[in-house]
Amino acid sequence: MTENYLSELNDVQREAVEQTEGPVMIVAGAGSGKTRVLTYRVAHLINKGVDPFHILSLTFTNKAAREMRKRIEKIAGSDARNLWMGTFHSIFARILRFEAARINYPNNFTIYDSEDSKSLLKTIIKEEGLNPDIYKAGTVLSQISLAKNNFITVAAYQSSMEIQANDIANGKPKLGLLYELYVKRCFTSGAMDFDDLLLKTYQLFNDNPDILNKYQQKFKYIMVDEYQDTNHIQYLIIRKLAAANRNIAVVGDDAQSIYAFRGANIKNILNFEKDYPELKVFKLEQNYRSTKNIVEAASDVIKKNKYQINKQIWTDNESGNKIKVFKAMTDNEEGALVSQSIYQEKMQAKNTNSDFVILYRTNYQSRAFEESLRRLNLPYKIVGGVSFYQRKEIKDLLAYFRLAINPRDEEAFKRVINYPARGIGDTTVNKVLLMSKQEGLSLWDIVQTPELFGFDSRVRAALTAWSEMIQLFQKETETRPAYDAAMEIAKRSNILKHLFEDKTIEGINRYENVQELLGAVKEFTERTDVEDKHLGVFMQDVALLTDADEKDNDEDKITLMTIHQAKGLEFPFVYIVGLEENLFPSQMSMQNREDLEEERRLFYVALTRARQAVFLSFAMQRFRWGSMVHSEASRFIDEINPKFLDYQVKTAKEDHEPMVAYTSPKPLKVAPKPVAYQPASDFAPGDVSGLQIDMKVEHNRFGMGKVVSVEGKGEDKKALIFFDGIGEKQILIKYAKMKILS
DNA sequence: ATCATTAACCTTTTT
DNA sequence: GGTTAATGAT
Repeated sequence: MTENYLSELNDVQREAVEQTEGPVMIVAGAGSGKTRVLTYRVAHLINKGVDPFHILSLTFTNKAAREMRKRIEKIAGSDARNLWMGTFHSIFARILRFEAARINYPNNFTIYDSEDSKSLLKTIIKEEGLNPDIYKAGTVLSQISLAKNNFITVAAYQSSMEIQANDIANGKPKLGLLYELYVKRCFTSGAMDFDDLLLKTYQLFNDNPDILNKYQQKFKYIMVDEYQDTNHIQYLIIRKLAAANRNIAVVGDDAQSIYAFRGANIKNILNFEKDYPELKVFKLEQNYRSTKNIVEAASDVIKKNKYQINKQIWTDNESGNKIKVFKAMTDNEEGALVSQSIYQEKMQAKNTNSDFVILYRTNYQSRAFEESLRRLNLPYKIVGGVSFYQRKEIKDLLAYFRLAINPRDEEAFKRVINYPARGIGDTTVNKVLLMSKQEGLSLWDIVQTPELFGFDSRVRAALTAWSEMIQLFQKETETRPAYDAAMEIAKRSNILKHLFEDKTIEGINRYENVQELLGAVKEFTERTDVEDKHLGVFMQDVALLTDADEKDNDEDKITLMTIHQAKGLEFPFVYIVGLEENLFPSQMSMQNREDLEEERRLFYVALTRARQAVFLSFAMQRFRWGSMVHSEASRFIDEINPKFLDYQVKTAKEDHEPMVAYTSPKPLKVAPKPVAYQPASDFAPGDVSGLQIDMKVEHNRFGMGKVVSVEGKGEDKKALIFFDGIGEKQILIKYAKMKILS
């Protein structure tokens, strides 16, 4: 146990740690040692004799919770394991499962991710015969989400004249109905979406004073990190939980609020002062992370914002270098400039790859950097994009797991009722959907007794076989350890065999990913710190995992990610790229002041990730929506005093030859995308009308190949070609971009 | 019912 | 430009 941890803190930090009683607000500027204060504060509570079971600490990501728990354990010992620490969603999912009976839900309820929610809405919109161009599933979902996060129930939504008038004015009078149907369908499916985890927790506490009292007694001390990013319903829940003991500490920085688009409410900070007049406020204003130049440039930027809490961030660190600004002609040149700069910085000062991060506004920008980094043999990893658990093949197998746990799960049902194909087609599924709607039963209920609903005998047999299989899976899941059940499901459902038979590169990847998932289940089954090793327990958290939570294998790589994902992290060298009007700030944000200020805070977050040096870049032209678009430098660059900037004039040398051979190690979690073939720059498709067996060809995407067979005539002439490293491909000669080599 | 071809969407950020 | 969902042919 570290005895003198208090001596590692400055005066304000220590006061914030020692003020354990009563309401506390810690305004923590970027790099001001916020995490240290939080962890020490919890450790301090434990050392003072508070039972960890009585401490609730809410974080923004599961990863942050894991890391904080580890640090606390170092100071306060293994008792830290008993802390209630996690995201709002994961903690409240846990409580909801425990208290499920009180809200008429099964405790094994499914958690729908956004894809499930969208798919359900699509089904409902279709069933109601509404125009899907007016009622887009994604838009409707965000409307419903907004309502839930502001504690507007279906009844409240439908009876509000204001909302109704607004919906009619927007040409979407049926939104209230869709909201109602969506909620009902989730209920019959035994499912909750992300927002329900918050909304239903609040309702649970609101409607059941005994339960509220129980959790108020349980959570004697409450702490909330990233408070600036909480929304209204989260605020309501915290206020209720803290009402009895009033030991509530929130930590945040209004200047780093970047999730207003998702309903985060900056007013929560102002409300906080009103709710707790005895509030003690601590301002952490000393930055320990960045150089003077960076701190001052960042404050140049943020002071352009109108709405903020008054504070003065300063640092004792040295001045450091000026911020280099790269101007590129195209997005590809931007990639080359940035990669070459990283290469130089790395060589000059013996920095490691993991000292560097490239931050962008949108995920699609990663492409140019991937290519140029590959060219220089610089290893990199991309955080974000499609998460492992979002992949199709993973979701398919998970759908079987979900059904084994909760067979009423409509989205899982629709996903795999006919995958792998077993003769239950769209017609049958639509009929089941219709029946379920007419009878108010779940899809599963219908399939249980197909004879009551007039299916003909062949379909009936298929449905019965299917439902018997799921029942078997249910039994397996209840009686056997997670891995055994999972393996049995993967085999019996035919998923494994089906994927194994696909020998294309993508198919092999899919098979490997599924094996990876089974490996994760195995790992879970072998854990010593969990008692209940049933598949249901493994599945409880899966829907709440995100890409940011995936284990980082500490390989030495350059990181590429969006600025949002960089929140809370720090790197010695930070490249902020794509600083162009309409991209950063995003074109969606230019309409009103609030949105633009959020973009500016985002830029502030990006700048303050850096310890040693910041680099900015922009391109005059960029590929967007399939064509070149002209762009101009972002206003954000102009908002930094030029005395902190160092404009670079050089252009990128194309085709920089790699100096060291580098072979990418196989990533642990996510299989690599098949690398597209890059034809020589002078590649031009030739005349292939005379294509014959055994000829060698070069294809613009598949590379070198040999013709296996040719069939058909004229327009329909097709060739079967074996491509190196890819395998056989059926090519329609009319469309193919390739040439004959010999 | 299944495969192959075409149309549509995308590009704001995510628990 | 690239992927995925919807449509049409066998």
